[in-house]
Amino acid sequence: MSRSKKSKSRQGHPRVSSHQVAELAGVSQPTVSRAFTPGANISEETRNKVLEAAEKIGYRPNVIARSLTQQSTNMIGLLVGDFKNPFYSRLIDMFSVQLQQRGYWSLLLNVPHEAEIESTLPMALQYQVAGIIVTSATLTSTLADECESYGTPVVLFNRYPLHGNLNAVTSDNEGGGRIVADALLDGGHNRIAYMAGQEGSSTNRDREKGFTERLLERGSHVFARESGDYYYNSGYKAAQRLLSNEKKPDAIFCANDLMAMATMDVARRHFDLEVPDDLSIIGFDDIPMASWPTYSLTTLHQPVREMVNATIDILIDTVHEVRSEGIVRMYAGELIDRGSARLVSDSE
Amino acid sequence: MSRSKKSKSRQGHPRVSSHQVAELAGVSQPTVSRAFTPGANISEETRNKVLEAAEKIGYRPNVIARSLTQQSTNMIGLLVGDFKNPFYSRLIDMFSVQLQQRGYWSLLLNVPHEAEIESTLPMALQYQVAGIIVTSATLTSTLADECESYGTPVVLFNRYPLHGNLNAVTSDNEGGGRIVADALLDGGHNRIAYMAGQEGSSTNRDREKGFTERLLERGSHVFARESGDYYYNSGYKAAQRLLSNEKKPDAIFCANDLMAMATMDVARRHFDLEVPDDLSIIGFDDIPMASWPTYSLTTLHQPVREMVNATIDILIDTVHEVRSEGIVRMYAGELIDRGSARLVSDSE
DNA sequence: TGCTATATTGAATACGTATTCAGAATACGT
DNA sequence: ACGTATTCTGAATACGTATTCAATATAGCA
Repeated sequence: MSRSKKSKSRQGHPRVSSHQVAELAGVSQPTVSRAFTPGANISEETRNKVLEAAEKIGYRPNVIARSLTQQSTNMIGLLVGDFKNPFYSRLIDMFSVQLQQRGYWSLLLNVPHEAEIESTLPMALQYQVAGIIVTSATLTSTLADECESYGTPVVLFNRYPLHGNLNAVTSDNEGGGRIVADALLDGGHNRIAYMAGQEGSSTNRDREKGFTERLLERGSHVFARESGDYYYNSGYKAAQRLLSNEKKPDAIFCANDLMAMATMDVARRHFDLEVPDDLSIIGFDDIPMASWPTYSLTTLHQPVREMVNATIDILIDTVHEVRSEGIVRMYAGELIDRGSARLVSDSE
Repeated sequence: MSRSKKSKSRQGHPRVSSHQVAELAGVSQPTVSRAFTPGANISEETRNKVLEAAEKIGYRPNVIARSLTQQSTNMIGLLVGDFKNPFYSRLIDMFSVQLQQRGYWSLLLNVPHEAEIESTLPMALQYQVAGIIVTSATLTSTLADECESYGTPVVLFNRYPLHGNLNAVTSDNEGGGRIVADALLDGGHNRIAYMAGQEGSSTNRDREKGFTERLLERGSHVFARESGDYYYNSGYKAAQRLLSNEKKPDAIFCANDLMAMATMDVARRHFDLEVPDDLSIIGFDDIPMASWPTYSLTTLHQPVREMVNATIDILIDTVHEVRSEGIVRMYAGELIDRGSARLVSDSE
């Protein structure tokens, strides 16, 4: 008699909670809870009885109520900036699939403008996400502190932890730049240009640093430099600027694949240059399109799959155990030779 | 004295709830709740007092607890299959941005294999999402019923509602096929081929139906047919098959842009064909890459932005008011002429 | 002044689960 | 037969908020 006024869902169907199941199965509510908790103290017999009753009236545990008592959900906040960049949309795909396989769900936090992270991230914290993965955005120390005070672990992807003791998984962008520098020098190039990505982004800074330093170390230098914003159109324009000079570069290292493909298009369309005979082009990321026959782009491959797995590993480990200092894991890239750059000097 | 044992977060920081705020502000807990509820019955004076106290101890409402009483979250389930397809990843981007602007968050449900929808969708329901947007997956009537019994509104995107009274927003795929047929016939083509997308998918079925029917209506027919799976590589192979016949088609309508770009690459690389002089190529979707100068693809544009907005409108309307029957809204596409197809007959 | 309408607040409770703790039941050993 | 260990279960309660309802205070009006 105590539950005379059953709550209804909007459509008028009765909501079914663990109490109804308990009543039907002739057990208490906690027992129902235990029946749905793997490894709980409950006899097989009782569990089956409960599951059967649950099945009969279509009961499913309410994840929200569970989250309330456990102070945490099974959701991971996925913070993305550059969604339009294929590299990042592919990343989201991989993250969400891998997370689902481990029983987590992705709460997508789309932050097109870096400034909005200030308001977006706290929202995620209010949703009691079990952890946060940050791609293409930098975390201020204020925000990092806030995450820590909520006890929510954070892993940065392809960003160095500037503040606090954050975790990070990143590819060795600086090392990648050096590898490309070596490759182009070994190929006998002597007018090597650099096409920068978004100025101020940490990925561009590091790639350019390694590249430039290595050129200098080997007695060369950056012959020309233009910059874009990592998207195709900006690369297209930057390539036009680079190639319309009287003395053209004989090689261009582009800070990512999209701009490299744009550069290739410009070289062929507007300047009638053969790649790699007249111009060597190297990209960075190894997005799927880089292997399309038309482009067949030589590029610095980031071991994305392993990086994604490592990110999730660290995040989940941190969810389960407290750690005092952040983990930083760096992955070396690898040059994939698809023929868009001359990698061996003619004289050899 | 009653709350001597305050719960702590993992890191040892004390959790702060509306009770602490109430205590500090010298009001009751419900008053704190009201202070954070727009339009609630509370005096400006009290509200300010509460907000001040909340600010002081860093209180933020717990969204999960709120969701428990309100029986609904501010999350929308975003069900995606073809994440690797640029058309869909762009869609996710647009949906998540638009939803956030309206105060909703996206719970990403990545369903690479259509079969997994059976287990994935119920999960979303357990999370009490306010609504579900389904792209690239078909809903069985069982699942539709389950959503309805949870009172969770659903909108299908680019899928017709087969069962029940579901909502749907879709582009007129059949009409699009007809437009392309007309355009190619008007261009004076007489060996018109069709490159199908994934067999069995509703988008392919409809595009092919409209296209084929229109050709027949005007006394023509499909000269050749090959099929892929909507991805570049499959289009590449299908194009090789189509073009290696002795009698080549003089026009190919590809069921989406990715395959059209692959076709263009094959035509140029392997068969030395000029587009559109030797071969007309038309795609479908109008993804961003279609406008890259190298491809400059003539394609059937879907008004994605309006469709996304309509989807969200319908979903949110349905969240707020009960409706007895589903809404279906269909959007006409538009042929974007970028020059990859001859659209006017030579004889004219 | 007395009476009614209105604005504001707090006490109690609901939301649906997980957890703590104590008790019951059973098994085991001698 | 007795004590102890073990397994299982239920009562009570916590999680943090929103809502209902009654109570109080205030304003308005005659």
